[in-house]
Amino acid sequence: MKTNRSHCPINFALEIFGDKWTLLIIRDLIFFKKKTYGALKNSPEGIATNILANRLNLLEDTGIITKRQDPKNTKVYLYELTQKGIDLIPVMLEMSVWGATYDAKTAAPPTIIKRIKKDREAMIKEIKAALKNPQKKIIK
Amino acid sequence: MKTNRSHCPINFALEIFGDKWTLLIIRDLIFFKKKTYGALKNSPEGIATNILANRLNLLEDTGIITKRQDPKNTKVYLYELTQKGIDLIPVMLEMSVWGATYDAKTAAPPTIIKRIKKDREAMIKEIKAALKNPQKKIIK
DNA sequence: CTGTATCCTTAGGGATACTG
DNA sequence: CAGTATCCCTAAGGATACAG
Repeated sequence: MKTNRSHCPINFALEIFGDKWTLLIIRDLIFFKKKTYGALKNSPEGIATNILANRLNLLEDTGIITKRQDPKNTKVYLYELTQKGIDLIPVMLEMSVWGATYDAKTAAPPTIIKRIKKDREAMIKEIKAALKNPQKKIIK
Repeated sequence: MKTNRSHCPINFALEIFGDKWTLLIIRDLIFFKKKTYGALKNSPEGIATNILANRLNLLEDTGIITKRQDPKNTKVYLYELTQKGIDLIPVMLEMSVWGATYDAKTAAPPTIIKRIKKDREAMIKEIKAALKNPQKKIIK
């Protein structure tokens, strides 16, 4: 695909994450607080290892995630969201609401969808706080 | 690609519009109020005719748009958003904000981005109203 | 004008094996 | 465990021509 097709902000976003896999990885980083290659590989959708490695590189290149060694285990790398990545939370929330609304078989917990609709800003804050707090879970 | 990879609402959404073109068409339907094949074809990104026709069919199949003859010109068809399509406005707005924030060369009018951030609900209402009112423009 | 159809090339992706 | 590499196939996409 051509890049820099236009300077529309929607197009800018699509050129970065307009595919079937990238946002699933970001979903796992945000909602399931996954940080390692192995954890990300175990998504329910079954991402292939080459695709996962490729997308992690692209996300690092575009400044959405960082990669560093786990201080406790030098063989493990930690992938973590930058501010640019954290700022995708609102996009993800709106997509969740839309998806949960129109997928009859959705697996999204209705309580979460209700809370997003009811107080979106509070939900964003809560998720950001959970990302910084290893104890807190967003989705069990 | 496999479909129904999971019942995650994010995945549900991605299986419908997780590509480089679909949301650009929806952008034009929402923000630029385009309704015809010809108007949609003239996007700044230069969509190919086969891709446009394919996506319009898929969007109709998934119930995001409807297609009907223009009562004034039987040779022209009008593509219009359903409620399911209109409900993508929040997703599009969040993507716009993110894209405009991180694309230094963004073409998004800063006034609009500010208004989205300031009062998102009001902006959604305004866009919905504009869609019903042929006179009103959202982006000039 | 609204699409289809075709041709061709590239990119995306699944499976699997393999390396440090 | 964290990737790379390979193979192979399909899907996506660009260009262009053409039909109703």
